[in-house]
Amino acid sequence: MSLDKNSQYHHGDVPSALMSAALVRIKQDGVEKLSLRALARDIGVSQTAPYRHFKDKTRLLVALARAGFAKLAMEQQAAATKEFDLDNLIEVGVAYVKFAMAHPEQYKLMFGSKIENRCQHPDLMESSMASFQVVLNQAVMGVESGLLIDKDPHYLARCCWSNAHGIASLLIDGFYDNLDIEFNDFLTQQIAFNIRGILKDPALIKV
Amino acid sequence: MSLDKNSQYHHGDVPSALMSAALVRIKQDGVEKLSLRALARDIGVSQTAPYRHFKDKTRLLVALARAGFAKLAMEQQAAATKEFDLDNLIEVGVAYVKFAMAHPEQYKLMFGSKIENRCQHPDLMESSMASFQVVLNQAVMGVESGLLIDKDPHYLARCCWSNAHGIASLLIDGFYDNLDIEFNDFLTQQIAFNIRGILKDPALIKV
DNA sequence: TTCATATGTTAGCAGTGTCAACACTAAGGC
DNA sequence: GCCTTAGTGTTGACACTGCTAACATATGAA
Repeated sequence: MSLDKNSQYHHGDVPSALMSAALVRIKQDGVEKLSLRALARDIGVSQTAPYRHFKDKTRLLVALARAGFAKLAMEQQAAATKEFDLDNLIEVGVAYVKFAMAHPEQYKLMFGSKIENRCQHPDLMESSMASFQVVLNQAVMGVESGLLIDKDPHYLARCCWSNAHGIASLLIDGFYDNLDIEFNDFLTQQIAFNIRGILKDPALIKV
Repeated sequence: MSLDKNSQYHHGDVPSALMSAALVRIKQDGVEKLSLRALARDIGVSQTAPYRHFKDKTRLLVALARAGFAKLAMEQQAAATKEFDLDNLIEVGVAYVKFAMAHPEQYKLMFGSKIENRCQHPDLMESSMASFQVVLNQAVMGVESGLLIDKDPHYLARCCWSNAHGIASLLIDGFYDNLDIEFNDFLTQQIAFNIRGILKDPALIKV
């Protein structure tokens, strides 16, 4: 597996080189303009070389999305405390939206429909579920602790997810460009509103 | 302005023919695959004829999105009662999501980033604000009525909007494909959770 | 009738995703 | 050492795209 430095014919690691180059490209020009040929040029291989490693363009996008979901799940996990805590639940939501804002183009890839028919990519679905699982765990603990309303945690987790995703999407797509409130305050407030709705005792969150 | 039926040279109304054809196309194949050339073929004109009426492809997309926003605002307006009512507020949210489900591809066009840099299209921004205005009005009335918490109605309207948009997006993009609950129940429940969070007296909504 | 304008056309450029055919290289068994 | 084989890279080509320039026709007002 040793690589001859003088050999120009074999690149070495086209797949990860493509992924890195793609992340740079989408950050610069957006996901819509991503082109396999340009990527191949970036990493210095012929325009068809990528097809040796990804069946088609969609497969590369799926790989990028999966990496994004993994990163998101990690960051959410890192933000979450082991025992249920109301303020922490808000922080997990904030972490979610901040991830989206930090990697908007990758986020679009993960959730948008640039990858059509995501159901046909079970690996992708699995990756996205990993991220949802973090929220679901919080919801389970929340119900057990008696702080959240007594409902199937799936419903509560979906409530949090929908809300965070809605905020993230609208932010990314420029619908919240002219906020008359400091960004962090806005974020915390909006997520607090949402969580207040699934509290057994809404008075626990001051709004 | 009379149209000679025998004249084949002049189509008659290329812009609206393009729009109609585009709506059919995106419903069939999705917004990603929309092509100006295919559209031109559909309506029986040369592939450059559309450029006489739309500066570029983006302008056509903007027109489609604007039409969508107008339709959405109308449907929301139709769902809203004149005086503030809690149940009705939920119904407005349901109407929002149902619109998205009925016209998923147009909805993607309206909110996704297929139209890049929407800030550069003031007319588009204006159309989208018209839709937000309906929710904002409800929020204003809600605060005045004393039922909603005493906050800037903009914050409350954004809370509703984010939530509805999040639900709609996740539904459209297939993240809620395997619900273990009847769809209408799901929708009403999720929106009720959200609105409960901005109620002065959350007990008013049974969950 | 004349003529500017709106609307249509053809031809062509540069770019894309993808495929088939061919070329080189690395690794392992003889 | 050789030969085979699979993996990886290449060139060339096809069909498609958005878009422009140059040219053609129809319409409506002067």
